[in-house]
Amino acid sequence: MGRSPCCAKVGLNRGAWTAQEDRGLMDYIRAHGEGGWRNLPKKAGLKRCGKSCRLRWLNYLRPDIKRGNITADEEELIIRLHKLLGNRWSLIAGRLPGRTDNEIKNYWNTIVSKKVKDQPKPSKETRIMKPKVVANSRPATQVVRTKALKCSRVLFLAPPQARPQAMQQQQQQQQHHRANADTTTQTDAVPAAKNKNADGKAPCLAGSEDHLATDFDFSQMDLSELLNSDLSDKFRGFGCCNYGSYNSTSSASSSPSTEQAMMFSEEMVQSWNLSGCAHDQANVGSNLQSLSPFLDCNKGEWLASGII
DNA sequence: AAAGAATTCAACCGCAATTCA
DNA sequence: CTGAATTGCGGTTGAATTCTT
Repeated sequence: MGRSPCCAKVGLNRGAWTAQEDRGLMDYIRAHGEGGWRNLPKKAGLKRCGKSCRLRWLNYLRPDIKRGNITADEEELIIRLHKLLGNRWSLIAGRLPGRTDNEIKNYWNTIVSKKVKDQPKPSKETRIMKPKVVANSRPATQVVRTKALKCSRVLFLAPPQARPQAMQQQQQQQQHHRANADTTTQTDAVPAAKNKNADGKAPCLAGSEDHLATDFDFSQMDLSELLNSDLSDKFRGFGCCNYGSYNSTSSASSSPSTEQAMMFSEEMVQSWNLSGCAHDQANVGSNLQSLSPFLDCNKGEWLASGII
């Protein structure tokens, strides 16, 4: 049994595309626009699978594709983004106008990874000092998962030492809540109690907006709710987040996609770290590098914690 | 010049996420 | 709400090209 194939492969062309096929595909898309890949080949008179048409268009025929070698600047950006995002090629490609995920993936696998491998290991003296990892954070070696994960919620946590009062309050609240769990219903939790974890558990922390404003300590906010709220202003007050740059690089959507969520995380991290909270390295690259120990992704949630 | 090795990159594949009926 | 259809993504393959001997 198993999943049925995306199309009947019998009688379809495979392998390299001919100029005639390219023309047919381009003409059709110019006339009817992108999408409907499954039925496109039949309508366009192509003996190709829809998936193959989509790939050909996205990676080769699109008019906005940039041809030519990857520049040194682009390479530097790819390396930096890869350090931050791992093998999320489409995300990386999104930051390189005109470049495709396939191109960047190939470039990485052939050129960059080789360069990185061939680089001599830095000596103790020249090795970049990473910031001290806060308590409860993951080991520094486990930085960013290479496999893209669903990311629908964002979790911020200030390091424990930065919020002793809030910690106490939360612990008391949690104890109180546990004690009353069987008989009472929680009504004062903000963000709304509807914000449950993917596994159905209620948020482990709760707080009012005042609490957020004073302590920068909240959790389990639904991303769409977060983006549409006025919390961005509160963040700006702390120099930690810049939704403006997020919005300018992402298409508007009421329900942020995984990609948008990831971009959000990236923007957040950049703005956060560049705001000079903890480090004074001169460039973005080393800032991101210094931040990497504080990034982790677990069970579809991003955890960003560090020195604020 | 020829053969084999190495490299490049377009295309394919399977799976997961998202959308639709 | 559910299952099917569709789309998108990252890993992998292999033909074409380039390099080395």
